[in-house]
This record gives sequence, structure tokens and C-alpha cells, in this order.
Amino acid sequence: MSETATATAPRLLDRRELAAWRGMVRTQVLLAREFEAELVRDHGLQLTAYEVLMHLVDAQDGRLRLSDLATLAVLSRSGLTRLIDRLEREGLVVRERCPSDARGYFAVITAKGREQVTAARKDYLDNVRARFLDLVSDEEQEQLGAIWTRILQALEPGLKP
Amino acid sequence: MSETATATAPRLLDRRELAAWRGMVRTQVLLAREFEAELVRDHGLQLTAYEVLMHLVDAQDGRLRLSDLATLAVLSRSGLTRLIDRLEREGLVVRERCPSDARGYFAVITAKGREQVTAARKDYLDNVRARFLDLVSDEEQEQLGAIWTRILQALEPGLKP
DNA sequence: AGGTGAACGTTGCATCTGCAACTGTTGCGT
DNA sequence: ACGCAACAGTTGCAGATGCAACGTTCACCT
Repeated sequence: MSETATATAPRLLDRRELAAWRGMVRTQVLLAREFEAELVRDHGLQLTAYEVLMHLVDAQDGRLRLSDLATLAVLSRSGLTRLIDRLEREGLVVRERCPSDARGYFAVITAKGREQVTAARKDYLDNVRARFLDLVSDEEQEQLGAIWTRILQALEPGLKP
Repeated sequence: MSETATATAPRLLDRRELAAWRGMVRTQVLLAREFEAELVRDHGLQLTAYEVLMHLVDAQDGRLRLSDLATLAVLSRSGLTRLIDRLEREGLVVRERCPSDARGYFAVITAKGREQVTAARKDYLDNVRARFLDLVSDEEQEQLGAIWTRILQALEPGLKP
């Protein structure tokens, strides 16, 4: 009963832990807000739409199975369904049946989609550099990468190669 | 035209930058998902509700101006209004007029709110430790804290002391 | 073959969120 | 004092998202 707070208080975080954890949460949320606002303003793309299109341009043949896309974009499958609906309405992607699995569909990026995401990507990456990468030294970047790999490894036991 | 991609391709991120940036985004999103799911399941609190209550218990007299709370929780003011509505309906906070400014309100945490957030905090912090802090050495935590401070400083020029 | 459980994608429903517009209040400049 | 811009909080509205349930198809096992 020598603690300062109530007797049932759980062990809180010390200064170091607090700075590492809360700082990350706040940084990520604020950066995401900022980047999304610019994407919407300059390119008419939500962050999730940008992420999906980005994964598509980077994929083989510009196509990906919907469920893979959901995993990559960290969206529920229903959320992805409706996002693809919107993108298809805007002519940025099309759905194509999967020849080898009648249950499945591919999302395929269109030429218009490629143009739009390429333009958006330039501004987005400029932003990432200006607000994040330029403030972190090469050595720190290496270290960050190692940390994320460690944590993600623990979070996602079985992940594609 | 010796590049592999189209001629208009912007400079993308190299391996190191990619690992540092994408890793952070993915880590944060997956951790938030995980933590929120557990908070909802075990304590009936959304992540934003937890954050608001947490800021309130940590605040002087368990009270904070609504707009300060919105800033702390990184929510729009309308979003916060409705969140406080919900929390008030559940008896976890109450609104009180601000004596010195007739435009303003305080959100004040109730005894019930304190109980609930204290219980939730224990599990939440256990989770943060298990999935994040325990995987990061003390030195790395120090370094992370320094990085976030640097970035947040640039993002939020004028911040309260 | 036949059957059963799992996977894929979609839909109904409820919830959460932000933007823009609005009301009321403050404080500053004249 | 007065007027006017800025601020605090709320509300209408539209959009995005997840969960649970569903129909269809696949894969495996006997």
C-alpha cells in the first residue's frame, strides 16, 4: 500500500514504454489522417482505396484475388467487396472470374486505375518522405524494419512467402 | 529509359524505407484490430471509448474539456460529441458546464467509468506488453520514443506543455 | 460417387465517423 | 459600447466498415 494510486491499480507503463507505445499510436494516426486528407483532396482517393490500388499495380498482371486483397489491405471481406464495387463504378478496376476456382474473383486494375494510382503514389511517397523517412536516419530505418518484422512475425504466424 | 517500369514511374521506396514505413503501418493496424477486438469482447469498450476514458482518468480531477479530449483522442469534434453521448448513456461519464466559459463543457469520468477503464486497462496493457513491448529491447524503446518525439514535434508545432 | 465441412464472395443490418452548417458565446479591434 | 471574426459544441446527412447469415463451389474422406 505504498503506491501512490489506488490499491487495485494495475502496473502502468514507465516513461520509456509510454514514449515507445503511445508515440507510435499517435504518430501513426496523425500521419494517416494527414496522408488521407491529401489523397482525397488531390486525387479523390481514400486511403483504403489507395492501398488496394497500390497492391494491384505491384501485383503480377495487375490482378489479385479478392480475399488476398482483403488480407493485404487489412479489410474485412465485406468491406473489400464494397470498396471494389466503388472502384469498379469509377472504372479503376474490373472484376474477373477466376478460371481455376468458380467461387473466386480477381480484381484487375484498369489503365485508368494505373494512371490514377501512379499519380497519387508520387504525392503520397513525397509525403511519406517529408513527414517520416526524412526524419529517420538510415540506421534507424534499418532498426525499425527489424522491429516491425519481429512483431509482425509474432502476429501473423503463417504468412505467404 | 533503362528503368524496368514505365518512364513516368516515380521514385519508389528502397528495401530499407519500405520495411520501415510499410512495416509500421501494418504493425499498427493489426495491433489496433487485435486490441480493439479484445477490449470489445472482454469489456464492451471500443478503442476510441477506451482512449477517451483513459485520458479522463489520467487527467486532473478526472475531467477534460471536450475539445481537448477530441484533440487527445484524435477525433473530430462531432465524433467526440457522439462518443460522449454514448458514454454518458452508459453512465461512464457526465457532462458538466464550464464555469468560466459558457460555451464549453467538461467530460467528467464517473466512479463506474473509473472501475471499467481500470479493469480494461489492465488487460489492454498486458496485451501491449505481450505483443509489442516484450518484443522490443529497452534500448530500442528509447530509440523509438526519440523517433516519435521527433516526428510528432514536426507534425504538431504548437502543443500543450 | 456421396457427403460434409471449409472457403469465397455478397448482402442486410447496425454502428461509427467526418464534413458542413448552425447556435450560442467570447474577445478583440475600433 | 459595438461589431465581427473566431471558437465550443451540436446536428443533419452521407459514407465507410464490420459482423452475421447466406448461396455457391471446392476439397477431402470414406
